[in-house]
Amino acid sequence: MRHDTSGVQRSGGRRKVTTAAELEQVAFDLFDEQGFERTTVTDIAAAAGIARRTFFHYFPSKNDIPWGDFDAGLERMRAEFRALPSDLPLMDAVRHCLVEFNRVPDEQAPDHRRRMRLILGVPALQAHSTLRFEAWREVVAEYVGHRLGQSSTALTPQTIAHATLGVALSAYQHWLDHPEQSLSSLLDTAMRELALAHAAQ
Amino acid sequence: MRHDTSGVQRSGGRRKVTTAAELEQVAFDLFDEQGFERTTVTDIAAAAGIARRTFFHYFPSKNDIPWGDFDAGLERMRAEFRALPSDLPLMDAVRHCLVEFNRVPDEQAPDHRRRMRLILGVPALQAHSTLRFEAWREVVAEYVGHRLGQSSTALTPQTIAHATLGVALSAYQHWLDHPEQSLSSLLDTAMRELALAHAAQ
DNA sequence: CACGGTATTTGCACCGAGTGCATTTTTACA
DNA sequence: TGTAAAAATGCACTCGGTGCAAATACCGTG
Repeated sequence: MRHDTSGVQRSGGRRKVTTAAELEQVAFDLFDEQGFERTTVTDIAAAAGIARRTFFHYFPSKNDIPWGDFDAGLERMRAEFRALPSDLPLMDAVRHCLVEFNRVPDEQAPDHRRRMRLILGVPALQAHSTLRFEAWREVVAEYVGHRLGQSSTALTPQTIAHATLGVALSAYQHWLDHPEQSLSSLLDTAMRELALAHAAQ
Repeated sequence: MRHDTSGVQRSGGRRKVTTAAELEQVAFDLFDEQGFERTTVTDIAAAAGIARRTFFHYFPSKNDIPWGDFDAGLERMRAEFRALPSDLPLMDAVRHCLVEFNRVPDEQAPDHRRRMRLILGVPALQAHSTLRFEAWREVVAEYVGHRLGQSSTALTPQTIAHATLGVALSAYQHWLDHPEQSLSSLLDTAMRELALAHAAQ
């Protein structure tokens, strides 16, 4: 229940009382019961047995609760990009990493769905997601820039990054509305459909 | 200075004291002076000579100030889509309307730039923009769905709409960072670059 | 075992956005 | 002159979030 020891060694000082993951769990339960907006931070803190002020030592904002360890995911994606052969056509590479980044084991699928239903379904979270996805786009833009010999801030890398995020979002929305289809194939299909549309005369 | 008469006939009742456009002007001046986040709604109301509460009768939120009458723009874009010949290749049509929707007369360019620098530069506004752009995407998705004989909520229309918004955002960002290039050509170029990337082997 | 350094928790006061509601003010028109 | 409508206003309140200082719990050391 307690005791964190998450990598950081400590030679003194008070132990952390809880973890972000635990708070997330408590919060998700409340969100399921009464919805995101009707759940206050005070509610969450009370349910977790901590002070309201303490909550903000675990999450910078209520909007950040559903994001888990997103940064670790970004690092995974960077590694995925690095591992690709450099003669793979650019958009094939991007599509591949898009699919792999969003691959989750079957047993985690329900959790992932709930997380994403929140992020993409609650207006406040949908808005906030833009700020979190910026880092994601930057990972894509850096790879594309690298491949094209351009700065990641140049027009084409940025455009491809933005567009790819758009593809991902539409595939996710479709996945949330049609649970029977696999996320991976939706991402793959959406990416290919965009290419087809561009190719069509 | 007063007197609105914006289309709506009135058979009695108090006159509006100001307009959204006037409030926007007052607010923009304050944003220029002290920045968006350091400007409170109370500041804006005071500078405009109205009560704080009244501000919220003109704008649903502080975040909506820079959006002018975006809805009119959407209607314009819908009309633009309708006017296109149906044998124009789909993505040519989308690209055309993207460029036309964002065409502004030279004399309005500085204003437009300031508006967009706010919307895309201030985190709170960037986040909020996602909610406003949803309606924009829907206009694109409806056209694409119409062209493909699909529902606007189907995967491909949604994907193209999302991706096109992404293209627009990257072009805008580039325009803000490089004022010497024209927005129209950046939008056109970005759209074509995405197509090229997809076409490349 | 007491002590000192350290990290964490907590309480408190405060700010700003936004809302609900009742009241007041201003207007057109009969 | 009176009346109904529309708008402005004031007020109390909720909620997210922050700054700061004090309290608490833990570690290692003498």
